[in-house]
Amino acid sequence: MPAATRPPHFVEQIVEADIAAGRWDLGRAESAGGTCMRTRFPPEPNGYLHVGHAKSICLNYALAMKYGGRFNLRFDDTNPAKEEQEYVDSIVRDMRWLTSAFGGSFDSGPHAGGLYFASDYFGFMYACACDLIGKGLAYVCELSAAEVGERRGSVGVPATSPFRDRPPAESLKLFDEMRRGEHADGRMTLRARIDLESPNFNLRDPVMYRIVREHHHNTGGAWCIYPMYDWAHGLEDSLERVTHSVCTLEFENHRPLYDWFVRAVNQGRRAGVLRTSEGGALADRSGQSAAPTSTGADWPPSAEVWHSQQIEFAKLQLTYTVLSKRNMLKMVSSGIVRGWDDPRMPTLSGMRRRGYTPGAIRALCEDVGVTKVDSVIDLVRLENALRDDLNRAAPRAMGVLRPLELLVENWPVSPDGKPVVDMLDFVVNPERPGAGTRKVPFDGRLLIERDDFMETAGADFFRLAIGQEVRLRWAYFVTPTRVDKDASGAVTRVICTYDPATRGGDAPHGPDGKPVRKVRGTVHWISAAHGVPAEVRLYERLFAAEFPGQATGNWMDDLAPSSLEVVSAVVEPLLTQGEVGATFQLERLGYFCVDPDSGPARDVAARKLVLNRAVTLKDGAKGAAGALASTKPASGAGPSGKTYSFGQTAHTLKLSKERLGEVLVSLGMAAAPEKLTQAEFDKVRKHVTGR
RNA sequence: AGGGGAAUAGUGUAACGGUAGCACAACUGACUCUGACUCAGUUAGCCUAGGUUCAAAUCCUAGUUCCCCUGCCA
Repeated sequence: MPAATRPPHFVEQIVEADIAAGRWDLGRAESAGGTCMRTRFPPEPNGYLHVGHAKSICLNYALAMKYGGRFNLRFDDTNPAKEEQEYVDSIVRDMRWLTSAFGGSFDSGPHAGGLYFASDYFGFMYACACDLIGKGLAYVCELSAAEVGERRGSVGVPATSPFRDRPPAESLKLFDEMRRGEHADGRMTLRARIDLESPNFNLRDPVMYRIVREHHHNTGGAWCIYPMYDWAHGLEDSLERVTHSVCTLEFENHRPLYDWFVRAVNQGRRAGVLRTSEGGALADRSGQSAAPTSTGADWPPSAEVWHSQQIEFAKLQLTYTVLSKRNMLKMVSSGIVRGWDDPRMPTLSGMRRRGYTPGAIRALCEDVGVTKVDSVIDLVRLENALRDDLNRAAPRAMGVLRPLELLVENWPVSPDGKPVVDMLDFVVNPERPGAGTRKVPFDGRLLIERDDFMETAGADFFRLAIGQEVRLRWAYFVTPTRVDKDASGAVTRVICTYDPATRGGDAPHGPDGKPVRKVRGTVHWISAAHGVPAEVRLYERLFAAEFPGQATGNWMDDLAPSSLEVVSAVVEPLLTQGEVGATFQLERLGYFCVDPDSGPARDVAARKLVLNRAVTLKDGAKGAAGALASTKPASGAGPSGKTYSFGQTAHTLKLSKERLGEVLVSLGMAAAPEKLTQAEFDKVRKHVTGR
C-alpha cells in the first residue's frame, strides 16, 4: 500500500492523539510557529550507522515532516571509552545522505531541529544530580563494580548497599570530590535511591555517574565523571524539548527509570506554564534558546523540566545480515571485509558505496511499517526497493562481464580496409522516454557475454546458438554459423552473419504492419575496438544462512565462503566519465555504481574504472537456462538434506528421500520430491517441524 | 521462578464488535528490442481452549510460544 494512503501506525496514532488533545504546547517555546512536536535520533558515536538505524531515522524524520515538527540529531556521547571523532564525522555524513531522501536534514529544510551533543549538557546534568542528592534521591556508593554485582540480588532477593543511607551532605562532598578527580576510576559511583527490591532490576538503585579517565571527543579532559544512559537520556530529550522520544523495544524495561529520573528532578520545583506529558505544568521558557548549552548548568533554577514521552518500536532486522555493532566491528577489524564502507556491509557507508540510494532505503523503511512485533525482514525486499528506485532513475548502458568474441562475417568493410562503423541509437532509459537516445558504435567485431552462447540450445535457451537467430540490442539480428575452439575444446570465438534489414534491432514488418519475423532472445554486446576495460566487483551476500549464528551459536560459522568476485569486464567508454557514486544499469546484468577506487572523473585518461554491482536484475528465466544475472549455485542435495531455491532464497529440508516421500503421501500431495513449489515446501516443513 | 513486551498467509503489515484486506515471495499466464519493467490470475492466514454477544482477529478468563531484563554499555 502506498505510504500516503496507509492508515497511521501506532506511533502516528499517539502523536495524532496528542495533537488533538493539545498535549504538547511547544508553540510558546518555539518561535518557529506551529511546531507541535519534535523528534530526535540519538546515536552513540561508537560505530557506523547501519540499515537498522535507517529505520529509526526515517521514522523520526517522517514523523516531524508529517506533523509539522522538527527533527534533531543528537550524539548520545556519555561514554568516552568507546566513542571517537571518526564516528561522529561518519554519522553526520551518513545522516545528511540518508535524509536527503526527505528533501531536508537535521540542519537544513523546514524540519531541521539542529545538531546536539549530550556532552554539552554535562554541566546541567551535574547540577541536577546534586539536586537529587540534596533531596535524598541519590547517594555516593563506594561498592566496587564486582561488589555491586554480587549484591544485586535476584528474583525475590533484594539488592543491598551499605551506603544507601549516607547523609546527603556527605554524598554531596564525595560527589564533588569525584568530579574534581580526587578518586580513582571505579572507586565509587553516584547511585539513584529508588527501590532495591524492584522486580525490574533497572530500578535497583542504578548507577548515575561513574569515574572514567578517558579523553572525550567533545569535552576533552574537562570531566572525569560521566553520566549513565538512563540518567542522561531523559534530560537530553528534556533540554531539546523532544516530545516523542522514540527508541527500540529493549528499552521498554527502562521507561520506568526514564520517567522516574525526570520526576525526581522535578520534585519540589516550581510548576511552570507549559504542559508536560503528564498534564502538569512546565517552566515558561519564552526567550530561552531551543539549543541549550553547557552554560545552562544551573538552568532552569527552580522550574520543572520538560518531560518527554518514551515510545518503543521494533527495530529493523534483515535476513542474511548481522547488524550488531560489536560483530560489525569484528568483521572490520579482522579483515573479513575491507572496512566499514565495504559494499558488502549493511552500513549506510557501505550501502552508499555499493550503489544504494537514500530513496530505496527510505522506501524499504516505509514499506515494512512500524509496530512492536519483533520481526525479521527478507533481504530481497531491500534489494527490490533498490531495483524499483534504480529502474526508474538509472540510465542504461552495455558492458560484458565475461567477454566472448563474436565476429559478424558478412559485415561490410570500407574502402580503407577497416570495418564500417555504424552509429546506432541506444535508448537511455525505456522507463523515461524523455531521457532520449545516444549513439553507440557497431563495427561487426564484438564482445558478448560468454553465458549468452551455447553451441546447441535447448528449448528453453533463447540466446545465441548455432543456427538460432537472436537480436543484438538496438543493433541487428544475427545468426551464429560456426565457432572457433582452442586445444581444450573451449569456444574462443563465435562467427555469425547479420541481416541488414534488421538495423536498429527492429524485426522486419509485413504489409499488415506486423513483424514477419520474431526472435526470442535479445543479447547485449559491445564493440571490441571501442570498449574499455573495467574492474567489476560482484558481490554476494556476506552470510550463507538466513539467520547467521542460529545453527551453531556463532555467526562467523555462517560467513559465505565467497562473497566477492572480481572480473575484468569491457564496458562502454561513456562510463569512464561517470562520477564516483554514479549508478547505471548494465542491460540484462544489473545495477552498477562507480567505486571511489576509480579515482576522480575529471582525470579520465588516468582512470582505472572500478564498478560495484549494487544488485542484479531479477532473473525470471525458468529452469537452468536462466541465471545470467545471478551467480548463485543451482539447487541440489546437500549432505544433510535437500536444498530448494525459491527466487533468490534457498531453503534446506533436512529429510531423507524416503521420509519426504512418506510425508508427501500423508499430506495427499502428488508433488515430485525433486521439484516442490514454495507452497508445497512450506506445507512439508510445517508438517515435519510443526512450524 | 519474578518483571516487561509480542502473537493475523512463507515474510511483513491492515482491521479498533459487523464480508479477514494489502505488499513482498512462490506458482500460472499475457505483454515485451533487457528472460528486466508492466499487467492478469492462483496458492496461502486470525497461537490454543473456554466464555460474553445476534455477531469476536477485536471484549473477558485460562493456557501456549517467542523476545527483552541482574554493565560502573547505549
